[in-house]
Amino acid sequence: MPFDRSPSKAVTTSSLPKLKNVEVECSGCPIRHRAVCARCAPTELQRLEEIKYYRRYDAGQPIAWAGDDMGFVASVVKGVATISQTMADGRKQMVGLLLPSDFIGRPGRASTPYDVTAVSEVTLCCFRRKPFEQLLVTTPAVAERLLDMSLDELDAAREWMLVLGRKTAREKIASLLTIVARREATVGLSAMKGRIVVELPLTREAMADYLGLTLETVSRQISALKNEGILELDGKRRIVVPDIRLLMAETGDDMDGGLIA
Amino acid sequence: MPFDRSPSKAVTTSSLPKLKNVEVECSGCPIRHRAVCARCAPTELQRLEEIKYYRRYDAGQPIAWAGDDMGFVASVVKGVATISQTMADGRKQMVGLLLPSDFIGRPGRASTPYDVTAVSEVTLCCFRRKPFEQLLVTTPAVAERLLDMSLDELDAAREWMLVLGRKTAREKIASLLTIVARREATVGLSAMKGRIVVELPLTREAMADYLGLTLETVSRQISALKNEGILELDGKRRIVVPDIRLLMAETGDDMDGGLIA
DNA sequence: CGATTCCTTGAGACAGCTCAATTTCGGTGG
DNA sequence: CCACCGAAATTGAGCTGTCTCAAGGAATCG
Repeated sequence: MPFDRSPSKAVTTSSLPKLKNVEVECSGCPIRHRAVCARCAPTELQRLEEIKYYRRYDAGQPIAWAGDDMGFVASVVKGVATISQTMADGRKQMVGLLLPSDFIGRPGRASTPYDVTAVSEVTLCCFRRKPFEQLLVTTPAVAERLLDMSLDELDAAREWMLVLGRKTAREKIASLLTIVARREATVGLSAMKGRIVVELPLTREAMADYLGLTLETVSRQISALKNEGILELDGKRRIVVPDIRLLMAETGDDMDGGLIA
Repeated sequence: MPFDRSPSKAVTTSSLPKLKNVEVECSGCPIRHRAVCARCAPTELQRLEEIKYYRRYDAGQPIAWAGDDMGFVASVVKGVATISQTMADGRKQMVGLLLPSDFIGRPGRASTPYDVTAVSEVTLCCFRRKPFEQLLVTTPAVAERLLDMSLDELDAAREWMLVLGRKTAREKIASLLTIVARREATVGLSAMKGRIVVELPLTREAMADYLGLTLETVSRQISALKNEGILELDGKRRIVVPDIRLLMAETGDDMDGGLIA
């Protein structure tokens, strides 16, 4: 899921005159076919076109704090953001990872119960909440797509509950990396069999917050997997998986259904 | 294997020749105002009335296994069911608790990825999947309500991720009991201030599977809370909460926003 | 090239797990 | 109604995986 860092991968986070080019017409939008607007007919897109607007966030910048009135809902066009909850004493749990095409906000409710944070540079396609709610009524295609996306997210959340509740630290790390590696492979940059290079946008601490671990445990487990040859590190944020089957064997999952084709 | 507490047991929940009487007209349905049909106009209810049918499950009986083609979707009318996932080696994680008015099944997808099990005697109000999907298109009131309920479940799942990932055993137990107690109180049987009697249909093992703990740890934590006067046990399955604020103080949550009114 | 941030590694502590009795509850049959 | 039985719950004792605290070591950025 994570890393997008699409365009040219260039030199880390620099080299970005792009940003302006993201603001395109819906018809040419990179997430046109996956986002909440995916099922809209051209005439419906027209209406969206009229009320949408873009917002940009730098890496590390908050998009919303828990309790905030967001005033808008949005689709992630570009970049990675996290949804997290923090307890009074500082314990933190990530509860969602927002990738391009994912939806932010809840129609019918003004304030988010979660913190939303840009992890990399993020571009959102926003709609003011009220008009969007109106849209849900007048445009069934949007409502249907939103229901489907919400149910997908619910499934993802439930899968993560198994990871959090029942897996060992080692299995948790393997599960996270498998998901990222598989996504990376699906997007097509690497074959499912060969070496997969995972550009991981999360710090050890963010991974720990995702997995319900401490950053030290994350570090130790990654080191262990490295020493066993299951993965290789290339700098701090790049992980190479020589054979994803070896990694998948460490997730504790059933495994048979796996392997994309 | 969970518990029986089956049909007659008489006394306790008695005074209702029930079961047969559950099969009523929608207008007199106990979950009329909370279920997926909540926002239907009388004429729309009419249509539901025509295609609904009831199913009953005994305590402990499976409603669906992971991978099954369910063929129907349903509302829980009465009783408690669980949604769970099991790993190859037997580790199990509950990912949802289905109480009256909750919805089972996913429109647009034939097979569940989860095991669904009746924990107490359960009555479902069912709709065959295809007609229901049709209904979603023709009856916006149902689609809207379903979206809202799904988003509520997503919130609940995310809240549970925090519980699973970051809370201590004691906090986990307190969180579970608070949720059940609050729901019990909301339904109106007890005031939010006074003693709340929680009829808990879950075995220690089921609670453990919910919380990502072992049954021994669950037992120990409940004993500890009992010894501190935060809760009282009345038999095996009934828990009395003298002051829910004391219990809520043990959840680790912020607490201020709490207390219904 | 210096500073900061992030990562790694170590040593000891402890929450929750495992294994193992024992007790209690709730239903059943005498 | 009471004694008995099995399932579930409790409790104990020791073990272990993960956390905590702490000290370096690398990578990235200005």
